[in-house]
Amino acid sequence: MSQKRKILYVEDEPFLGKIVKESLESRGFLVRMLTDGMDALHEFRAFQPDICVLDIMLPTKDGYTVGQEIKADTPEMPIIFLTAKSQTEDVLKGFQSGGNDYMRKPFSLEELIVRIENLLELTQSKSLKKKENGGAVSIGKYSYDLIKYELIIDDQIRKLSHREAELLRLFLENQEGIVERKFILKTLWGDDSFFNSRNLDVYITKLRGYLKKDPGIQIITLKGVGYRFVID
Amino acid sequence: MSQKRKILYVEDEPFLGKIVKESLESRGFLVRMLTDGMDALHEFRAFQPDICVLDIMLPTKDGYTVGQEIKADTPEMPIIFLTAKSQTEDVLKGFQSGGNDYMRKPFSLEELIVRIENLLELTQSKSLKKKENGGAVSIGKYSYDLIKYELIIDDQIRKLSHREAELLRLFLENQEGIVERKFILKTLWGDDSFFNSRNLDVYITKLRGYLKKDPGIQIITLKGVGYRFVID
DNA sequence: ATTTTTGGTTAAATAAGGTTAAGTAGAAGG
DNA sequence: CCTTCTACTTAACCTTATTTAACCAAAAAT
Repeated sequence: MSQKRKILYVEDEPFLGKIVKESLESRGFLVRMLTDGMDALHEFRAFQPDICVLDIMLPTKDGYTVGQEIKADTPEMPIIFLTAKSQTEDVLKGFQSGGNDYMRKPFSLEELIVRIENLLELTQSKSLKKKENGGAVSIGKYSYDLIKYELIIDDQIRKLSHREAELLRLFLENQEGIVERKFILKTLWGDDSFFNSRNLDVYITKLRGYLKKDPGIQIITLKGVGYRFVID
Repeated sequence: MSQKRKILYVEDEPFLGKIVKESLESRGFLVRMLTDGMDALHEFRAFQPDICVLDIMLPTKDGYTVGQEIKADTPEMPIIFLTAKSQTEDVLKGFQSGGNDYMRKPFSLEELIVRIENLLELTQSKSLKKKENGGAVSIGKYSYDLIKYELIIDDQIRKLSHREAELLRLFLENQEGIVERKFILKTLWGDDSFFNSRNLDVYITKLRGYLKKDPGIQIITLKGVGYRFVID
């Protein structure tokens, strides 16, 4: 898949924000920009970015806090902090808050881009493994063919339906991370009406059933929020 | 793993080198320092470090070249460049040469250390991280998995709900510190209305119940202010 | 000292989701 | 055109998490 890499960018200075957004886009990234940290976590879950670039000084909720929330949600998510604060303590706080890089303003756009590429490179290499051997992924003790929708364990093959496969793929793309109910409903059913919502419950039960031969695989419910797919 | 992490450090300024080496060692790293890039590759192979810190300006062979050689040998090896050159092109060249971070002199020792830790964290293979403790922290006599929301004591596992887990995480992030009631309410419930406030009381009682097997763990009420989470 | 506020505790009510089974629509095959 | 199969949807009933409520205890405030 040659899909664009997605960047969640939170920046309250509209002028700077526009420039940065545009030059990232000109480099082939898909950028979602927010000017406020308040709804960042929700946008993060809905947008499913590959990397986050966060300004520290934000109107209602500061970048450190946003970073912490994102890391609590999806620990492997790479985060770059961007700020005018240049004291060492600020940098340390950035890393403590789960940041993986910290750039001082004013920064060079080129440098930001190579640092983004570098971080993506460092973090992607692990999770990219799945797309290698002809669509086959390992899920705990299972092996799963992303193209043929075949879930295999102990020479037993179960063919998944399209819906089941779509749901499983969402979880695989977001291992260890929170997948919001709303996001699943919008992605798979187009809207989040009551009936579709109950529908999702049914498919969750199905997947749990298919995957129960490996107790290390869990679909954890976060009531009112969504699910978390975990493999020991 | 209780073995020391190894750093290969190439620096031609002896004075600076000594200071950096000593403070890295005081942080538990095993440091091999070279003053010349000439035999760096050979030393790299012999020493088998976990990370390399390279100065750019070296007498016979510059840091970029050393970095390239090391990457050619071991592509996943994390490399930090360290230099007085602060032009954007120099930084870009550093990343092009296979660097994963680039620090401008003069730099803060603390910052160097957190950047080293960060890179080691990022490059450690996922499978290895899992076996260590993957998302688990210790809370007094308990062990707690921040991702699976599992609180474990004496082989007894208690799965926390999302709300319970969020509240506990707030306390863990602010150990010894005061967590304001208002802050908790705003973070977990979005606002601090009367009903949500009573709700929080209920969850505090729950957490206290779950954690009472270790009397050293206390959630101390600061009436009118908030709570303080302490572990003896 | 007693009234008011704030939080602790327990239980009941409600909402969210889990499970199972029955219903429905569309494709495949006759 | 009608059956049959299948994936998907709707429905019914059950379980659990979260919210609301009621009643208490301990500080603060009067």
